[in-house]
Amino acid sequence: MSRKQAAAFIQALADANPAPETELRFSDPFTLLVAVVLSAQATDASVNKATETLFAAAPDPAAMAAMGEAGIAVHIRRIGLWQGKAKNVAALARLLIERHDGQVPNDRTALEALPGVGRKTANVVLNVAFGQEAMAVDTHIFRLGNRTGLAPGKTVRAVEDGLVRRCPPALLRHAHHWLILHGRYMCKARAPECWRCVAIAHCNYKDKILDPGRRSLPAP
DNA sequence: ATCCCGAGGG
DNA sequence: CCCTCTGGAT
Repeated sequence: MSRKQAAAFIQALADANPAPETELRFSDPFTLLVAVVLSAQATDASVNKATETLFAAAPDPAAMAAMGEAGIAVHIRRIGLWQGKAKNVAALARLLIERHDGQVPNDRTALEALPGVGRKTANVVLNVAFGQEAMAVDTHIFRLGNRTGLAPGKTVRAVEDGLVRRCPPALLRHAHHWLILHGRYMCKARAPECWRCVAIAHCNYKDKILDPGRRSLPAP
């Protein structure tokens, strides 16, 4: 896929999605980081509910560290893997104070050294909170990148690099969010709904699936 | 039953 | 690369 085509693909997703302000529930690095850590293998709704009371009680690393593992657990008991996450978040808050003066670090090495923070979480924080050229690739984006030709690659790293290189800089900050939603709800693993895809005109997927009720793809 | 906007450990 | 951790939604 050409660079121009890739740009058009992502632009189509941008045009179809709400304003960035509405998709970012967490504006500061700390709450964003914790929310992403809690999101692992959990549904959005359950995480949103848990973070609402958690951040009301502890909006910053100092309060979170003071709250401790047991205190944090009270707020997140309804999301999966909550035991490990409570432990990680408590330690994470403590480490932010000990190592980084209570601030979320803006480099990959320091982020990934924090408990519960892997490559994907680090990339989200680097991109959204610090505006760096990083793209978070999960199973959805990996599949979408390869299937559509937007960012082919056998490894997560390759897909990450492809996206960073091909995404228009102005769209980089929110592109992974659009991509993951698109991959999750439209470009699905089993039954992609290509007939309602906003980017189908810029997609190289060879087996585009048409709505049984339609004879042709809609005009782009 | 299967999957989830993963990470850590073997 | 494999496995495990875990509750909720569909």
